[in-house]
Amino acid sequence: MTNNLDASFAALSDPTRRAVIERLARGPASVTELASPHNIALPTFLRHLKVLENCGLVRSVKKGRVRTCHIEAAPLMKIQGWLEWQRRVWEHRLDHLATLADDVEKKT
Amino acid sequence: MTNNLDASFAALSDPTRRAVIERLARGPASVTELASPHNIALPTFLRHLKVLENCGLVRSVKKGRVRTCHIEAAPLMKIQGWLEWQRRVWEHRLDHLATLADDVEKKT
DNA sequence: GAAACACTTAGCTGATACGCTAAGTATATT
DNA sequence: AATATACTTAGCGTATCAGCTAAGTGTTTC
Repeated sequence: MTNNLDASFAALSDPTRRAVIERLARGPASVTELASPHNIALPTFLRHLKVLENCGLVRSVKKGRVRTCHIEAAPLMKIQGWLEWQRRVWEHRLDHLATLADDVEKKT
Repeated sequence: MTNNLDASFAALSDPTRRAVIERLARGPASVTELASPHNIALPTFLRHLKVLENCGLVRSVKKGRVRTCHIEAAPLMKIQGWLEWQRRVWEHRLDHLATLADDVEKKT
């Protein structure tokens, strides 16, 4: 469980893995249940799931022979935080440019 | 320019590329300027830049021998949109509401 | 015109990613 | 006990990625 931006962004760059997150956002599910909409072999799917677990986006508990997975919000919020930060920096820059433009206008 | 979630998430999964975005959020810069803080060969850095351009996160114009790069907000907003969607779904889960109901019940 | 500068292309390397099949383990179910 | 279910591990093949060096192109400076 690394729980850093690198791993989280990488995990979400795959459509299958995003689909899993979209599904788990609605509630917990078993591995087979999660895999069923995807046309890939189970071992392949399981590795996607492991990628999601390794970056902390998904947690799971095994009870009997069924592993139940659920989403973990923290890494998503971390990504949101980074994006928000960039947006603010970017917007601040626009404000600054606007201010400069105003200054220029006033001086003319 | 694919401008899809796959490519954008993948682009942002690399720390060098995120650093470029962080720098460009503050304003345009040349290739050499962008590369200078990073301890990697220029061709290697240039490929990172190409990845960012290919997913639409960065645009650039060449004037004389200098290529000036600037950030493009749209792909970032697309990612924010997806995250926001997941957050909303997650917050409206039935079992989450049930948990809230339990909490309320316990408090009364 | 020569030299410096700012990329740019080509091509090599080792590591990682995503797909598969085959076979194994541990729990239910009958 | 035998079978079915639900993963799980091992291992293979192709493709892509991130790093490098060497060499090339086009522009500006001296």
